[in-house]
Amino acid sequence: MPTDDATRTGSAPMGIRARNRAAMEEEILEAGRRHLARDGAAALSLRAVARDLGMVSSALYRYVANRDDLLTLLIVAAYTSLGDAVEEAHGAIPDDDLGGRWDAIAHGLRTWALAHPHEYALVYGSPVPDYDAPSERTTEPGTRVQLLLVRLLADATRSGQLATGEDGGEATDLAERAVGTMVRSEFFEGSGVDARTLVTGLAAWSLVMGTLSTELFEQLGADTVTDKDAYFASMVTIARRLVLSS
Amino acid sequence: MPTDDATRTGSAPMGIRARNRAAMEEEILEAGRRHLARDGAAALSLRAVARDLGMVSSALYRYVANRDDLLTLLIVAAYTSLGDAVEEAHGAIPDDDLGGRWDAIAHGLRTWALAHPHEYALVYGSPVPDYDAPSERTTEPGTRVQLLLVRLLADATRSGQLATGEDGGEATDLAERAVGTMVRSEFFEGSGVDARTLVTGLAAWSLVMGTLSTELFEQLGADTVTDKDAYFASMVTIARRLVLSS
DNA sequence: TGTACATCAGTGAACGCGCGTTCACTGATGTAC
DNA sequence: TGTACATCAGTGAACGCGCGTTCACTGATGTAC
Repeated sequence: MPTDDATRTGSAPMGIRARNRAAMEEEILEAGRRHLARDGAAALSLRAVARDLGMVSSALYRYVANRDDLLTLLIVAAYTSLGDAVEEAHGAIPDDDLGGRWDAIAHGLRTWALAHPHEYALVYGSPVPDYDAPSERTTEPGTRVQLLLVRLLADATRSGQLATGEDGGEATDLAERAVGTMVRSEFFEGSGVDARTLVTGLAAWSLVMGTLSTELFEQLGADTVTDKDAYFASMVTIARRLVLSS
Repeated sequence: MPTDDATRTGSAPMGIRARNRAAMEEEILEAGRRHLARDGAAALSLRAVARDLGMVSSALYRYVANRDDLLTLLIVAAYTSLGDAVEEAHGAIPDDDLGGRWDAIAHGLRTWALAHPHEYALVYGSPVPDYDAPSERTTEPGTRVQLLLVRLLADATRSGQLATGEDGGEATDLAERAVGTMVRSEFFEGSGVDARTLVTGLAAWSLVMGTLSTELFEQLGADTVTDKDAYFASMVTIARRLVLSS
């Protein structure tokens, strides 16, 4: 039986303790996810997770500093899972099919959200009371989807496939005031995306997010929308036309 | 000192007990609102409200069946307060200024939401765990704003001020599948609003709601949007153009 | 290869807390005659 | 107008619950010599 890579190349060889610890951390995350899925974030408790794992609650403190720390872990995991899912859907579309990329991102988001409603609520719903996400841990995983959108906007700008809005200067002024600083930040450096385009892109994104939140948080009266898939598809189409000409 | 109307016209004269009871119910609602504002719905507890009122927790059961009942009361109060605020803003605009009416509704919603963030979260945010709103009590107050929007769509249809979408039949088919049944329900009876228009109106509304949720639930990176008023105004304008030609 | 010591994972009891809800009760307000 | 009884608001004690977190501990795994 060959020793695995970690044992050979890691700075410290990975003994059985280290492997157990890694496995345990995985199990804690999974148990946390299960509880999130069943009861939602507010009901998430260290004791419940410990029970699930068949251990005493104090034992969890070997792996997790406190309840908030567990929440942070779960938030990062949710963002990561969402980012993976959306990036995969997006990656299946040819680079030059901008409309297809938009649809893939939006529908990828919904598919993931329907499969993980409480995780969606955790990251995009109302804030958990008495909890402040440490931005140094959540910002990076939390912006992966947005990054795809910005790249899409940049590609559309470059290839001249932006939708043409025929309105006057008022909207441009507002856009400049709203996100002018951002558009000139290093994040957008050289992307060619202007304030007007960014605002339109954010509008399209807000449209999709608003639609999805309404569906997931059950504000759609049972009799309002008969075909939710068609409804979401309509919204994605309308949002796409806001941004892209194709 | 004249007796008040209630004493004269009510089926039962309003004695001091009945007046005390009404005043007490008001106080309970206010205390509940204060707690909601400070700590959010998940932290709302009968005991805390009772403490606020300087009474023992069991005394609350004279006025409220249980915790869920208090929540329902607060939800209805929130919808009512929101409905009043938006209707007032909307009412200040001349009937034939459709664009103005749209802006008034959207900005009225935001003004109210910024003033009552936890109440906004209560009705439009992630659902409160283990609580099911009794729809027979919440539906009517919860649809007042939507009613304004439908009337706006109907007026725009009637006066030919709908934005013209130049796309083919695909979007119309999707819209018909999504909300066709609804558009033919008694609620829309004779309004002249078709599925395509309704879906576009819902898109505009989702855009506004998505924008507002993002702002209130603090998903806007601190450095993303420099001027939130301008940002929201941009979004409202984009949404308006989706629906109205004027 | 064997032994002495250090590290670590997990236990079990305990702390103090706040919660929703029930129940028997007291005293004040209202009602019938 | 006065008295007897019914209704109602609020009290205070108690129930059983689950929570986060601390702490001294045992026994197994790993490390140094």
